[in-house]
Amino acid sequence: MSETFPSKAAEHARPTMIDVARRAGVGLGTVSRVVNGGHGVRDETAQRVRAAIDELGFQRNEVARALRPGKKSTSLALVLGDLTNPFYASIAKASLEVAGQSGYAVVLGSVDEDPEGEKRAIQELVSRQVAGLMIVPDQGDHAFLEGAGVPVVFVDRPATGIDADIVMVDNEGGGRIAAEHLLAQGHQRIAILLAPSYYTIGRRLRGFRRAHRAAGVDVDESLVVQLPEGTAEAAEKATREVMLRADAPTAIFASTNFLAEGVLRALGVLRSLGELSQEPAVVGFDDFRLADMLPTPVTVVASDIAELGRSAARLLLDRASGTDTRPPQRIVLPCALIERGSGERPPGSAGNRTAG
Amino acid sequence: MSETFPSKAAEHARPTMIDVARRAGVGLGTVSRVVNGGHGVRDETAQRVRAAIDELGFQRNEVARALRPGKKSTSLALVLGDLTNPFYASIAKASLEVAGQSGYAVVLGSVDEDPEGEKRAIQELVSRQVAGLMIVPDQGDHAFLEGAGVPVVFVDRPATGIDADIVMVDNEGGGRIAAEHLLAQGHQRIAILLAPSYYTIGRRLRGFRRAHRAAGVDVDESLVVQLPEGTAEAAEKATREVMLRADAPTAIFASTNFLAEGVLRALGVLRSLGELSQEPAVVGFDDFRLADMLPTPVTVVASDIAELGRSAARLLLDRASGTDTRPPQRIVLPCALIERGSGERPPGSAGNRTAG
DNA sequence: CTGTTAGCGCATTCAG
DNA sequence: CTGAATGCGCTAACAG
Repeated sequence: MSETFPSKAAEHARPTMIDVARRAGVGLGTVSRVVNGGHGVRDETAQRVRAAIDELGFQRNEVARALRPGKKSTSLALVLGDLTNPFYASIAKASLEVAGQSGYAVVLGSVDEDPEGEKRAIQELVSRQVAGLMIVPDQGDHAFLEGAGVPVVFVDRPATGIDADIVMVDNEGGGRIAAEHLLAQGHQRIAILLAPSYYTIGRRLRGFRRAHRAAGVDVDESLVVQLPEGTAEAAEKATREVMLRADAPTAIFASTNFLAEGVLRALGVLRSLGELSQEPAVVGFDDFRLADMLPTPVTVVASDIAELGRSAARLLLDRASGTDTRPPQRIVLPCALIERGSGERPPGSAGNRTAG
Repeated sequence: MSETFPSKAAEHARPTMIDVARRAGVGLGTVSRVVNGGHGVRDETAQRVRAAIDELGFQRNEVARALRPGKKSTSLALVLGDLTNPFYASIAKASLEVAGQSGYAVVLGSVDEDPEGEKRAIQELVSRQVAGLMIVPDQGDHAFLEGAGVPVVFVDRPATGIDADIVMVDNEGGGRIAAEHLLAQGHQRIAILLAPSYYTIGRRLRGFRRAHRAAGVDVDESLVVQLPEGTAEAAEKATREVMLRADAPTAIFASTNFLAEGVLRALGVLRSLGELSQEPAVVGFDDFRLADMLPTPVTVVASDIAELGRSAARLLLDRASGTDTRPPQRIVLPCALIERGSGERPPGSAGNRTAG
């Protein structure tokens, strides 16, 4: 006992349980017991320990705690693309809330655009011993997750190469609803803009086609526009091109929120140039802020994105705790149409292109 | 290509360095050396070790690694309010990118609305041994962070009770620019809508006042509207009230992106009701998506939000690594006006007229 | 009830 | 150059 106080542990080192134990004049185990609920400790002793904890400002080291085998860490990982997309931001926020309520933190892996980036990020996260992974998967194969020993929940779209829980929206139904809505108003030539072929987009297209078939209307394949990128810019360009055709569509279905923005941007430009021969109806997929405040409020097929995040987190938490041992689940959230105006324009709405 | 997680490996136990060592027929230390750069290991031995690592799909346990004294963990914490606000989402994304490039993960603490929630979240994060904290602070006292033993960088606004690095925008300058712009066009009665008194809002107001003083125009205190909440709804209500006054302002400065939305919403309603005696000029603070596509494109004072996040992460990384030992820094990013139309309306613009 | 002990997976001494 | 030994802070199992 050369030193009463551990000299080095003065300012920059956080106190440990041993410090607390010494301070309270008890053993290490007792401190641990008090910290973890205090069962089986005499009240008086517990008081002393708690006092020492307070005085020292002790805080349990979660990292060391998680090192014990069996004891899973209390953090989940969330892997997604662009937080700047309100769609992903909603998922992040919602899952964060649910996780937080159960005392879990959420680690966000940095995800580059490249396909390998996601894999690297995921492995990074796994090496951090997270208790589970929520992944909005990119297109690559995710078989490498099979033996990861960590529960995985995919969000928004399934991944190939692995059978895991998946929480998503009814993309096909949404695509169908959008097309049905337009067809019901007499539109026969409906363009559909597709972001690079993610799973979701394929399903939306399928619903789109199905509605056409049910209505006995043929889909003009030249109006099924596959974009090189899922950006507003790409959609803007494509819209300009398609609307300048002699046989321009009377309606446009934009398969994502960003694409809808691009469509509207293009229409605005054409309109201002007096080159819009007719005003097409527009329906977007996924709601977005200010959609109702644009010159023509935008009709969209929407779903409860926050619920997507919440469900994913809840499911993952149950898997991580071992509470839920069912086979992989498949949760599908419904879509609904929100009519605002842009999607209710009848075919042949007057444009402003000067004759000739 | 080797599988990272061999499917036949035990589901529940990830291989450890000891497994690798046994497999390669070497000692634990050797494996460690190979994993960490492989200096001072004979090439042949290193090969054997690497082979074993591949075969076993070994991945270093970051948690255990971080347990060693001195060795800080490789994760940063980010504490902020509402990821659903594009402003915060941008910060998150940008800081995430920078951190990721240095091999750091970012942990998001769940932050409730209540003031105590933030403190709890921060302590949670600290107990997880993060190497540093990025905090968009709430109003409470943050003195409790003094002895946390972790570097802290505040983002967007400083915190009271602690002197730490801070990265923010030039709020006062922004407020000044907005007011100057409106005053230059002859506006004399400019309303300013204020979200609950965060630091930033106070500075924006100060700049607003300063511009008035410089222009020799008195600020009508009844037009300085302190809102109970920072929501679009609150701004909408306040705008409705102020615009229905006999002495309605000829211009409105909305001090946040959400408030600008509320202002526009209110004006839209009043307009449609034929109750807008005159069309006020509107300037917002912080740019937002679709601002340029609204019926009247919105003029805003904007700054590089992503750079806010990047700077914060860079600074924190340098602090965490000990590279940067300067006294607390104060990084201030400039604001600039983006003229789009709503802010260029002269005083006395006729109301109740459909936008052309 | 309470103190002591043995690791968790890894980096780092210290010997050889 | 390499293997063995020592904790990091904590929990769980085992004595007293």
